[in-house]
Amino acid sequence: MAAKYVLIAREIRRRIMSKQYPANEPLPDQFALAAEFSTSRMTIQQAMRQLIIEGLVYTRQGQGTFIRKNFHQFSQWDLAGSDYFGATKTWGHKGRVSSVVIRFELRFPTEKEQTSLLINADAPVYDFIRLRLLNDEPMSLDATIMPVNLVPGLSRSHLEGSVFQYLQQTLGLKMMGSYRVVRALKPDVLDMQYLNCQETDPVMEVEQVIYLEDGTPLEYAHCHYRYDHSGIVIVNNG
Amino acid sequence: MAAKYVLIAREIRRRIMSKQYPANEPLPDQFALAAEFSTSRMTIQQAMRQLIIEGLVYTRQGQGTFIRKNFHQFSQWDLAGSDYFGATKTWGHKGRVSSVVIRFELRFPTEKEQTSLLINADAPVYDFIRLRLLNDEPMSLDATIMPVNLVPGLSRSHLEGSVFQYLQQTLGLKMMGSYRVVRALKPDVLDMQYLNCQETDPVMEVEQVIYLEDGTPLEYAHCHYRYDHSGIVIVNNG
DNA sequence: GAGTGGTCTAGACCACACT
DNA sequence: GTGTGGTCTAGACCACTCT
Repeated sequence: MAAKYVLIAREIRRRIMSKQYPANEPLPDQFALAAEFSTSRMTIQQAMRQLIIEGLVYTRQGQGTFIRKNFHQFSQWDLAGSDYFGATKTWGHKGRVSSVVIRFELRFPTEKEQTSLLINADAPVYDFIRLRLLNDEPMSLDATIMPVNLVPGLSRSHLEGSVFQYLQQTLGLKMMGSYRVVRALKPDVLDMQYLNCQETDPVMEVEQVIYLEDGTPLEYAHCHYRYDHSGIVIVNNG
Repeated sequence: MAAKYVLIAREIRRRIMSKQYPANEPLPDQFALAAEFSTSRMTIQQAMRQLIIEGLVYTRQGQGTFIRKNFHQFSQWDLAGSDYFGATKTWGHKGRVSSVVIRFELRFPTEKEQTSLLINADAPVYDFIRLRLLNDEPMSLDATIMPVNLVPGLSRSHLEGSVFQYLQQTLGLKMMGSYRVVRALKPDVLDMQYLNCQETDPVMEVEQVIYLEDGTPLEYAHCHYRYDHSGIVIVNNG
């Protein structure tokens, strides 16, 4: 049973989507909504907080709550499969995703990896590189580092399938969030070989650390995307 | 006078930063904090919500509130001057920023610009391009479209200074947020000319719409950054 | 069972915008 | 002044974790 504020947010979202609320008028005020849903105003506000974060509405003190004029422009973007987080969305065409394992090794971490994963120099890590294909077209090349002690028994076959699924379903690990830096780069040798890049084709690099529920860094990765296959969407509410 | 929950968040932030709270233990529980600050638990929770969004702490039901193990890694990134928004930060070396106006024209909007800015085909727009320098080194090339009716009296001298300052201080406009897409691109002719790019140097493009307080789109821009001068940081809390 | 955060209530007063 | 959202109270019960 979801919390009441989640149900209320869902209902208000549905009404906005189905244009049950006029786009150019403020929503009913919080007192009216509290009465309608037989709840307190605090609960209505918690529902509104959620809709604000989603970019669906915004509030103005003394004026009311308004529907964002072009929220529908946001919804044209799709969540990619491996992208389990909220505020940012990766943009890709739909299709079937598969993986080819380019490298799968065990070694000790570099200094940068030690500080990013908060581990010691003698804590072994997996080091693997995967080419990710969308409908058999190369899409991204992901170089990932994971501490062995967090992910016992990782095998090549897991890499060919979904690592995320193995982590979640078999090991019961839960992700908390991520920290990412996005930049443009010249393609390196691997990019040219596997992503079919020319010298002049840039790659988009996402350097990311993904954290578990308890704040432990789980993976440190550099993901390279073909410049013509993806973008990253960032929505920001003042 | 700031709200009480803001003051409490500030004090707890200060304590975490100064290591007054041990990094490996949970914070005092919400009941204790409510007692200490002579307030209700709801107010403590509102303060915590703020610290969670900042990436400083996280909570676990039944366990407590914990300091994120590497929040200090986040704080190494600086907010750029024109980046008035919260969750994403642009990364740049510090220094003096100046602008050179490459183009400054008036015209009617394209279809893409009409839908992005929610204006009609006969609503004139400013179309200007500026080269932005950091310590006299080219950093970014920004192509901006703004509806004339929102920004009366924009002049070349404003472009050489801070457009943002003119909007805020003279016209009293307030920003609400932004919507951005980040991607890597091959440099175009202007990029090569002004950013000193070679054919093989990629650019990072940020396509963005910035909104006013009331949801009106204010500007639609394509900003090109030298690939070796910047990245974009995204923090995400599940 | 004890301790923790998550949700919820039924009010109250404040800050701000409109008229 | 009236109406709106923003904040705050002093409790209550629920869900979850740990022992």
